[in-house]
Amino acid sequence: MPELPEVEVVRAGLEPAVTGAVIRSVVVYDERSLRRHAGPSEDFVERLEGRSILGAVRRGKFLWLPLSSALHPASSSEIQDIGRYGQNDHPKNAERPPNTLNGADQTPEFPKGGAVEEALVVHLGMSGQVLLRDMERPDDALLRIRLDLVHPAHGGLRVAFVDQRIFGSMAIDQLVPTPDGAAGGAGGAAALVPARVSHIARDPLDPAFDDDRFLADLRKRRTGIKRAMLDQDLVSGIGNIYADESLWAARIHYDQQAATLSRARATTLLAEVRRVLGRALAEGGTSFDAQYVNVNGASGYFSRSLNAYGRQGEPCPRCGRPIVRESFMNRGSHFCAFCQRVRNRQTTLLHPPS
DNA sequence: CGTTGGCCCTGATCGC
DNA sequence: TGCGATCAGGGCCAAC
Repeated sequence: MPELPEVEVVRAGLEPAVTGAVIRSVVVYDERSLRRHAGPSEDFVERLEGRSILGAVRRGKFLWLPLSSALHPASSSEIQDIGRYGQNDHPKNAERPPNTLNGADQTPEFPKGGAVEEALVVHLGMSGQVLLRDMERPDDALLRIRLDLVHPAHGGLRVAFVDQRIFGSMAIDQLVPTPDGAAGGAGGAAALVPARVSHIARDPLDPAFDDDRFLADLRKRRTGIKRAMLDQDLVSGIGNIYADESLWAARIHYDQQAATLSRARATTLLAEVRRVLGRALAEGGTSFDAQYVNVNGASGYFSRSLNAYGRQGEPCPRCGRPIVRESFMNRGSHFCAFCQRVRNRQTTLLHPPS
């Protein structure tokens, strides 16, 4: 299942390929993949065609591609780029009248001092993949959305959104300023974030992640630590695999009440989260269930390094006792019942040895 | 308002 | 061989 490391591998693979490319045509094969898009597929298609992609940015598990201005290319160089590949092929680009993007929307699209900026927001859900394909290649099975691009330097390119379980989605969304003024996410310098992603907390690998605020918010939670870790409003990017892995590394039981964790143990947990995410990122993401692949369709290798997730019945790498799997929050929790025990009492030493 | 449970969704796999 | 049951779980939202 794609979590932060997997989505980052996708982002990093996408960025050099699609930045500067023009979206020539869009095909939506399954409307359900537009679950998060406010409008029908025709709206999605019309608003994308003719625009260029300005980059690839990620926060947590959300990925977005900032787009050039809706009605005209953002710069003369973009006009030249489009012209190089035949502007006549894009009648919509020239004929689309202004101020009709959202029907009766009277808001000026390009006010002086700052256009309404938009991005193509992608979430992979459980089984989503973003694949870069040759134009000639036959469509992948389970293809839901296809974007055909032309890049000024690399030529034609196809972005295939493939998703078995359709929990993932694509959507066009407005970019809004970040409250803290820092960059919206990894891969982009602009202090902007899609409106529907703005409630998502920064992820632990984000330079602007606020450790003290996280630790303080954790103490206010009246719920188990794993549920808190999976709450993307508290900290983003962590899913079931890396939650189990970092809890194992920090020797914390998944249902330990978040507020009862000492600051030291919570700090350790955050450090282990970063270590686990960082290692997975270095190894190219997890291929545990073969659902995850990078933009070229290749799997990562992190599954070789899992200590707890999916290892029920196998020995704990630390103490040798069997890893247990329990159902929790409609998902599996894998842990060592010996190394990871609920410790609801503070274990402060009242009389430390002298 | 913070927390929680349920739902969405289908290919792969398993057991009979 | 065939077929139904089971499994995977991130995000979202209604309900408590």
